[in-house]
Amino acid sequence: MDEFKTAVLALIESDESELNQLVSFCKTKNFKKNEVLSQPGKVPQEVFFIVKGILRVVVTDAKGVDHTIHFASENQFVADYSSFMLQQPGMYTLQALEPMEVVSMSRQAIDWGYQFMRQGDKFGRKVAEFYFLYQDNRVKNYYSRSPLERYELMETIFPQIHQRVPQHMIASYLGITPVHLSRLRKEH
Amino acid sequence: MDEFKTAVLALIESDESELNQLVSFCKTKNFKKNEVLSQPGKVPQEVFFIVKGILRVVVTDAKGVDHTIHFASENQFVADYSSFMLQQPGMYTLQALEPMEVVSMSRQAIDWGYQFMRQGDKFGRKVAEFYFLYQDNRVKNYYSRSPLERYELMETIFPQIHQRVPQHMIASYLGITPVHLSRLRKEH
DNA sequence: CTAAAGTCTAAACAAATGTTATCGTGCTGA
DNA sequence: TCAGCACGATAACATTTGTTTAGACTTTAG
Repeated sequence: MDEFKTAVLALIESDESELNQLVSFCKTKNFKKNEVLSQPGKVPQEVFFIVKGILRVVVTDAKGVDHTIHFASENQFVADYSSFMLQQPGMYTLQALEPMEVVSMSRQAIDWGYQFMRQGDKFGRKVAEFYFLYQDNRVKNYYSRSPLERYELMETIFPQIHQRVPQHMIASYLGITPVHLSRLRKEH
Repeated sequence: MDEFKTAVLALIESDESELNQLVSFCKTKNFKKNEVLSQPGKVPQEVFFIVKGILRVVVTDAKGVDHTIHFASENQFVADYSSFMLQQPGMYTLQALEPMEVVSMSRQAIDWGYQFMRQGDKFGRKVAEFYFLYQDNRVKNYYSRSPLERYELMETIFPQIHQRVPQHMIASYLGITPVHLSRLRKEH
């Protein structure tokens, strides 16, 4: 749990007593490669903090086709967060792409944090702001860069991504077909 | 300022004294149609709350082409928020599409709110969460819906948009050319 | 009131991207 | 260990989307 505590302290001020109480609502979980951490249809009851490993977030469209919309790895918080907030059935599949170790923050943990931690709301604000920055940057790049430029940016957004994730999932993230990405790479 | 106070109270609990202090850091501003509220290159120093009117957010790419990435109208908070948070030079142009009346929350106002309002961080969290929900939904729709479906969804995301905004800006928001949108509409 | 600018549609053509199929390679699980 | 499977490249072809140009109509500014 040390990495988890460190990540919390990077966002807000706290102390051992508060952190230990928070941790008492949390649980370490392990997943095998390809295992599913969260699936659509069920109301998500936890937010994950990744200690080790990498996962992808997938949305399945009306025709049953999967689209990779996000990657997350070490020291990041990740969840089907919209559905978690709204307490609605999930929309996304979270799938491990490597063996993973995560800290699961239950809804209880988060509610308790907002209510009783001195900077609970600030923690929520920081996490929400982080993801807003990520999404905003992504939207900006979508409008102002070509697919090839967006491909080349991926390494800066997700370090090591090319070493850890198959190319067809990157193509899916970019919104293009694997065949097309292969072509673009060839043409430089 | 009544609409502004109401909007704050819809997100957090406060009182007359707090709200009046917050408002003392704010200012009502008016803009004519096509006037610019915020431009790239300058560090944004304010967040706007829209009392009346509608605006668009524009990003200009390396070739000088404009892309409409967002619309905002009555009772919404809007800014070049990433740059505002990071205190970096802005990336977006905010342009009035109608005569507008807005409340300008200065950086002072927001810093003061985070520091001294009882639920200041919660306010920031709620605003960030709202925009996260919006962006997340948008990304999901981008991956799982066709341009035509996304066009048809716009009325639910931005009510009255078709009555208030020229079609070529909607095409730009959808990431397609005006000619192509016209074609899609024709084919039903 | 009127000229200029903005807006939408349309058509013909060009470019970008998707689809399907095949092949070679390396990994992997029974 | 080896048969199957996942992965990536490639080619041929199909479809979608962009570009350019033109014309009719509407709005706007002087």
